[in-house]
Amino acid sequence: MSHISEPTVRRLSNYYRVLEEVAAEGKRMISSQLLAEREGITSAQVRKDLSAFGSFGRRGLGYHVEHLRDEIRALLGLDRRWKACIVGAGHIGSALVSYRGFADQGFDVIAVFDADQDRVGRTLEGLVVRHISQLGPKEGFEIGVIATPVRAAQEVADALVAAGVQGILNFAPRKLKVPASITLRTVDMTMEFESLSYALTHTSDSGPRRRRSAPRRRA
Amino acid sequence: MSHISEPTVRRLSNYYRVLEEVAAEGKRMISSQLLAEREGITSAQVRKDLSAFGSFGRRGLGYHVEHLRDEIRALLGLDRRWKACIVGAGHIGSALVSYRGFADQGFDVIAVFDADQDRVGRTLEGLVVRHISQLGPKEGFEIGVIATPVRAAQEVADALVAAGVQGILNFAPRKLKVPASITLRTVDMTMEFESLSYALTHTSDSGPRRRRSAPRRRA
DNA sequence: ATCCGTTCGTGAATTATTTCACTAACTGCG
DNA sequence: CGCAGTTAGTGAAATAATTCACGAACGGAT
Repeated sequence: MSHISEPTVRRLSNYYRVLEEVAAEGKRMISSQLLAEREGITSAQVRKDLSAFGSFGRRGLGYHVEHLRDEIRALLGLDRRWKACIVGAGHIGSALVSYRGFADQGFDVIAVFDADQDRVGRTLEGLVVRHISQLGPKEGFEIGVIATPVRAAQEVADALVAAGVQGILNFAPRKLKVPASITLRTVDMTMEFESLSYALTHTSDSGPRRRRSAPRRRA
Repeated sequence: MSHISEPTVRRLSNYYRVLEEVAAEGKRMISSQLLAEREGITSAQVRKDLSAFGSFGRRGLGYHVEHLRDEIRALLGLDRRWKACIVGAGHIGSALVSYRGFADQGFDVIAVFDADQDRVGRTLEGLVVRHISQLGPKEGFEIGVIATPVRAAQEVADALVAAGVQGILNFAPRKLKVPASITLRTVDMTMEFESLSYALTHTSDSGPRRRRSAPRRRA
């Protein structure tokens, strides 16, 4: 388990979800082959990923579904809960507060902040929106979620770091600067839109429209 | 421009945003070095990415900010508009309808569907939520956005394909099966949560808690 | 006009990731 | 028990992505 690559962790996440489904279907064992088919990858990839953490399967039989699921849950750190706050009570922030997936994965949202006085005082899912100036280290937030407009994102990140969070989940489409000791993950929808736009532009029947750009000479 | 890798396209997206900022700051030229610093990558990476599409810079000077921005905009297919519909008028769907980023990147949301009769008929940003059964090929949707619970996602994907969309943007945390001719991009928040959880678990002061799993012998 | 400092574009080298292909472990059957 | 069929685990090979490092092009100073 020397070093685990980011792609491996992401796939672990996928395996976990497949295993939950398969467990719900009542299957006891699953082979790397079947697991791989559900994900559209190769069985060797599955075995390689899992073997980076230990030896969870049995030759000739496959993996015990519930056992592997629990192992991965532990590996991902999903067997504990995290105290989280959300900054930004706009559309995305509101959606996140209500999002069940958060709680399901062990994130307890215990506060919501916003800079806009019009939003402060409103209630979201039983939480009163508080002014951003109240964000501090007192409440022991472990994770901060940034759901603000992009222009405020860096400032909020700094405030979260000052408040002592260990990790930040950023929904603003911008690379943020945080100390190396803080873990940052960015969910960049914009990038996905653009990646989709690129793919559509370059695979559609009309074909890629290569615009020749004349070599620029002086102004 | 033989083949462009997915990571390259994603970085292109980032460069585009940096260039918009830099243009707003009034700078005329930017070097690969400066562009790279903003993204936290190497200058060689920037040059390599861009050179896959053409020769946009000038030696000794760098890249002309507005020119490069416009080139990338065209490369990403952002110089046209796409007719999109959103399926799912819950928290995430509602947030997406209101999300300015969509319109900014050229996605015109012209319809919202939902399976829940309680939501049908409501108005979101001037659009009346319609029943999913009305989703069909008549309106010429080019892109479909899935913002439903995970259990409905595959069914909705099939319906979108039947309605003739070319691309699907999926916010449900599951791998979907679509024909090879359809482009699919998934924004998987759950995976990002879990990746964050993994990182926090394995970098925190307490260190990785390696749970030894005894080799499983027969039941 | 020549030199100097800068910076792009790019083949080569390096590093990372995935896939191959083989061995070992296991079940079940005769 | 021994054999046939299956499947995990894994070093080696192949592929992909990143970084290095150098030649060429450019503006500006002397």
